[in-house]
Amino acid sequence: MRVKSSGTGKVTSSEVARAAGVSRTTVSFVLNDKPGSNISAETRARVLEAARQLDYVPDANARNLATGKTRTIALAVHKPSPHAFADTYLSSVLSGLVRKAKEAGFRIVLELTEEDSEVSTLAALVRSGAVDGLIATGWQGEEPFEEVGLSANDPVLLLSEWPFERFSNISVDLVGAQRKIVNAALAAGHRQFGCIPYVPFKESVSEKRRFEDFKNQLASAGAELLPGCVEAGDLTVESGRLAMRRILEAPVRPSVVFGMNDTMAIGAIKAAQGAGISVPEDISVIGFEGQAITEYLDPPISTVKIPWIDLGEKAAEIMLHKLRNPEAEQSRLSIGSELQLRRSLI
Amino acid sequence: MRVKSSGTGKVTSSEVARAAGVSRTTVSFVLNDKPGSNISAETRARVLEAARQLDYVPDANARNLATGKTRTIALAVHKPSPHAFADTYLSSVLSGLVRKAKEAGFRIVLELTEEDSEVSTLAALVRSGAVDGLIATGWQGEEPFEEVGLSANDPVLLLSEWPFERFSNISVDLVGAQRKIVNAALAAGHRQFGCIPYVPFKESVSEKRRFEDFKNQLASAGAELLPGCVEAGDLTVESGRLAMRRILEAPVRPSVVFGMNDTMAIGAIKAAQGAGISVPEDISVIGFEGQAITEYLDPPISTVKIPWIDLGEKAAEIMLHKLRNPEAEQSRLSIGSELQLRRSLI
DNA sequence: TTGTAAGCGTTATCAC
DNA sequence: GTGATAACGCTTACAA
Repeated sequence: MRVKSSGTGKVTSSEVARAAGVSRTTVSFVLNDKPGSNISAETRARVLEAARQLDYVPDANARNLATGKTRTIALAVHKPSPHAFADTYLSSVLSGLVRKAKEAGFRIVLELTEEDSEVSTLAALVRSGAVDGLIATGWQGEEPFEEVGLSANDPVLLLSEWPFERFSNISVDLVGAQRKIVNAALAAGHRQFGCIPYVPFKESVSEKRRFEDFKNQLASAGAELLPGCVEAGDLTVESGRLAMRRILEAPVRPSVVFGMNDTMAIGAIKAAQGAGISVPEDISVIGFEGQAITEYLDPPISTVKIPWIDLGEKAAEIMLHKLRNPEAEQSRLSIGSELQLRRSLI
Repeated sequence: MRVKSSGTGKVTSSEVARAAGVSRTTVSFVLNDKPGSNISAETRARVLEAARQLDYVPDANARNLATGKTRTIALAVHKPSPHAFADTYLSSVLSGLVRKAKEAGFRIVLELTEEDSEVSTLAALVRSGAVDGLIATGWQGEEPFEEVGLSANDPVLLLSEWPFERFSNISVDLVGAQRKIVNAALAAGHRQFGCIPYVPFKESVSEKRRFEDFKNQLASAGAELLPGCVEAGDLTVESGRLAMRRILEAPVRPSVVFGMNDTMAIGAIKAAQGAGISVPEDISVIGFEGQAITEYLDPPISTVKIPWIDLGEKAAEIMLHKLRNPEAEQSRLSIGSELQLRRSLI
């Protein structure tokens, strides 16, 4: 029962209580504006004044332990490190997410993972109570989460590329978005395609999915992916440039090249121009993602815009809802995309 | 002394201890690989096995409370919200920071502030023990931090635009960087300048500082900032475009326009081209910041590259060092920049 | 309206 | 080598 009076240490609520001549309970009630507790205005003022005078700051960890909450949400990004920030999507998603979370008094902590095995780190994050909720992106299925014992009842939201069955998730229909832009090329009369996929397009479930769908789409439209015209890149402009150079050496030159992200499409255009081939007169180029900059290049790039900011906002909303209603149903949302036709495609 | 056996609740270290037939202390020692504690291999194995079987995950908040540490560092970005993510600098800094922090087992939490008064939130973050350290960027002086009672002894690192006196800080010499690019324009023979500053260039200490220095630099080189040729923008391409349009209506057309960030410089170029004025033949444009994309525009933009990723890494290193050596001296570091001359300037 | 006391789940200090 | 036991600082029934 001894009340510790730390010499140099932090001010605790006990000290505030003593200074105000009340109990710790009262201090807690006043400082947290506890509803339903009728504290006299006079007492309340005394507590507030004491807290101010002592420059009291409640200990966050003690509070977290006592309440079992942290008002923190983790955004876990799963991606081979060097590429994690190469695209604009992360900062856009963060932008929407952080703002919405802040409005609700929540904080965002960023967690980067590279290995699939690190999913256990994410589970621990939730289980240990380090965060109240987890928003994970970049995974190619929900199985890894189930294997580490997480379930739909846990405060987990997956941002995925197609609807997931069991966990709450927001899916961005990348395949559908891709179809739009490819379709635009087909509609423009193109039948001979080249393509710059993202390097792991043969291993990664989602990249493979996009690539296969692309091939199918071409096939059913009577178009073809020319031999020697599939050259992968690592999402950077430079890799797009190199890929395009190789494509231009193929026996037959494609009439259009699909850069599977905008950044590589930019490189592709530069490579063509560098080789004296004009875009779109000699060859068309289409991109993917809708980065703002695509509009300002020469030529402006045709692409599909993925509303990343919107995604971030929605993610925050769904997670916050989930935290407030732990018993709520699994929620699913699908996010659309917007075709942006510009001069790089004719 | 009662050992609680929660029905459905979390597994605690007590339960692990009971299952392994040891005390909680032993469990703690084993799980934390406590050095200097001689646990028999046999006991150790039993504990580990029990923990595994029960799927035990230590409670993060309890641990934080007991140790007084969280292994978390806050990155606080102070900026009017809409612009916080408009530039690439945030994701670049984050990129370097997160990676380095992760290597050391630290996590990054993102904190956005808009009002100067929110500095008290940041102080509370440190004081409350919610984070071990604070890296703050976007502030125009150290006074706000002192006013809320923080001092150089606290685990605070400020990323600033000029060396600070009292807090540890990493400064990026934006003024010096700017001089480099402006100097390049002067060296190219330009004497009649236009300029697109960031909107708060009359209020914000740092923006004003850059703007004034720019004017002085011109003056001492016998160059002039033409009347009607200073039009502010909000960092976006579109604002740069609008600003340039107004500049082109000025009585005398400048021979070079300085976009005080790359994004606005891009807009400026588009506006000129849209008005049938070619860059750089009719008018030169120079940018600032060194975004990767500047290299791929038409014409490629002359700019100065600020090594944001490097900054993030250095920030992590300094903060980690500070956390390991709380008594260490204030550390100061200044980060340079790299002139990138390209076709937009002749 | 205010106070007492029981947690919350660790880690850390000492005895044994 | 291992085990009690006391912090850590707060929240919150429940009692008064």
